[in-house]
Amino acid sequence: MKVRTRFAPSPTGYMHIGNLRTALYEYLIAKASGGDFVLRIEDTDQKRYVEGATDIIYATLKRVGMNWDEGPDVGGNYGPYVQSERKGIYAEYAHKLVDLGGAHYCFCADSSEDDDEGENADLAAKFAKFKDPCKFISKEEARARIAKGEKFTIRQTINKTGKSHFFDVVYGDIDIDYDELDEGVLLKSDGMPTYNFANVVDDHLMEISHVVRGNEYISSTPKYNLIYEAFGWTPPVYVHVPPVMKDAQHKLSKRNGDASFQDLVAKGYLPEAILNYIALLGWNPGTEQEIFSLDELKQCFTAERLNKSPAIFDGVKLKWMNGQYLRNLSFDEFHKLAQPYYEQALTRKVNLTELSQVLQPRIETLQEIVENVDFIENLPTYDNELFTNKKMKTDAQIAKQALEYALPALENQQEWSNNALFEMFKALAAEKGLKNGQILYPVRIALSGKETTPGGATELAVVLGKEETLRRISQALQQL
RNA sequence: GGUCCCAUCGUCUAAUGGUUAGGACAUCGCCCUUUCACGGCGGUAAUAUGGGUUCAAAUCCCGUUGGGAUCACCA
Repeated sequence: MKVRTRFAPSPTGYMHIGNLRTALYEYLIAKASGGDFVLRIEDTDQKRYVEGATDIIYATLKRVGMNWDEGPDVGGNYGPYVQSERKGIYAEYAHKLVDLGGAHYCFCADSSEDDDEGENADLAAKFAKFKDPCKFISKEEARARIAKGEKFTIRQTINKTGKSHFFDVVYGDIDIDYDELDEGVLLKSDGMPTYNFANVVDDHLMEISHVVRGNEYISSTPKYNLIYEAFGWTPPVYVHVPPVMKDAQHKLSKRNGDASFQDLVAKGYLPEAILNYIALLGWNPGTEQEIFSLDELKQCFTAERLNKSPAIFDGVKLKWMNGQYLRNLSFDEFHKLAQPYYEQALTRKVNLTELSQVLQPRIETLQEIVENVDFIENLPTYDNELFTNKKMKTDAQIAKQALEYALPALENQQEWSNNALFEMFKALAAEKGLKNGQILYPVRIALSGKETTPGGATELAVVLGKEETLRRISQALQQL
C-alpha cells in the first residue's frame, strides 16, 4: 500500500514552529518510501478564518522545499482539498452514519451563541455525564422535525462499554475507556463538519495511510476509530507527536509572542537551518550527525525514532546551527544574502566584498550584520582610554606615536589589500621597534572607535577604503 | 477532579538488562590570533524519588512526586 500523509492546517494565521515540524514529519514519512504528501486546508470554522493565511502556508512549505503532491492549488485525484468546498460530502456521510447507528440527530440549543461561559461548561458537563438525551428520539421523528425546518446537529452515538484499544507508532498501545468518550457534534447546525468528523471522512476518502498529529488528539482517537468502524473503513496508522515547548510548562505559541517561522526568517535565520533544527526536536537519526539537508532527512528518517516527551525549543542552539549554515554557504551565496542588510545599515560606500569576508565566519544570524557594521556608517565618539590594552601593550601615548607612524605610511600605500597592508604594518613595526599589536591595535581603534570589531585593523582599512581610513586616523591623532 | 500520556547533564538527545552513562548546544579553561569571532584541545555537568524482579536495572513492574494533554457546534 502506498504511503500517503497529509498536512492539514487551519488557515488561522502564521506558520507556527510546531505546525511546521508536524508537516516535516508528515512529509518525511511519505517521502521516505516514495509516497505522497497531501496538503489539505481545514477551514470548517469560519469564525477563525484569517485572510491570507493559506498563502503563508504555501509560501512556507515552498520556502523549505516541502513540495506537496496534491493540494488546493495543484489539484489531484482526491479533491477538493479545501474542507469548506467539501461541505456536501460531509453532510452525506453524516446522514449515512446516522443510518448506520454511529450518530444521531440532536436538537439541543447551540450553546455557542450563549455568551455565558459558565452555562456552556454546564452543558458540556451534562453531555459528559448523562450522554445526549436526543439520542433517544427516533430517526423518523427526528427527520420529520428537520423537514419542518428545525435546527439540528448530528452527534456521535457511543453505546460501547469497556475499553477501546489502538496502537500508536510513537506511544505504543493505548487503552481508553469508552465511558470517557463524549458524544460530540459531528455536523454543526450550519452544515459544516467539526474536525472530529471531517478529518475521518477526508482521511479515508483521500486514502491517507499515516495520520501524524499532535498528541493532544490521543484521547479522542478512539472516537475516530468508532467512526471508521461504523462505516466499515480501515483506520490509518497513527503517529502522535509530542508538542514543541517554550519552557517546561508552556507550549510554543504565537499568542505568547514566540517566534513563528516567518519571524525567524525575518531575523536572519536560513529556512534550511530552521528546518534542520526542528527536525531534531523530538527525533534523532541514531547517529551523531546533526547537520541534515531535507534530502538527507528523507534518506534516514523513520517514525520509530520519534520521541515521546515534549521538547523545549532552544533558540541558542538554533542560533549555533544557523551559524553553521551561514559558514557552509559559498562566499557568493553569503554575500548575496547579506545585501539587504547592508542596504539597511549602510549609506556610505565601502568595500562590501571584504565586509562579507570578515562577517561570514563571525555572525550567527544575518540580522547581526546590522549591529556589526554600525561603526562603519558612523564612527562613534570614543574615549582615549580605549587605546589602552594590557595584552597589546598599548596606551594613549603609544597609540599617538603609532598613528603618527601609520598615517604617512598609509598615505604612501599603493596596494590597498589586506595582505599588503598587513605586510606594510609588520615592516613598519619592525622598523620603529614596536610590537605588531602596538601599531595594529591603535589603528583598529582609530578606525572603529570600538573595543571589539569584526576583522582586524587591516581588514577594516580595506572595508573603509583609503580615504576614510586616512580621515579616521587623522581624527584620532587630533583627539590624542 | 476523572481519564490518558511523559520523566537521562541547564537544553536537545544516545545507550532497546552488563558502557568509565556517549554526543551536540550552552558554560569554563587552554591553544591559535592584528581585537572579536571561526577553528582545535580539554574540564564541569544527568538517569526525579521509594520499593520490588534479576547474578546484574537508566533500561522491566508497582507506588510517590513533578509536568503535560483531554473532558467545545476549535482544530
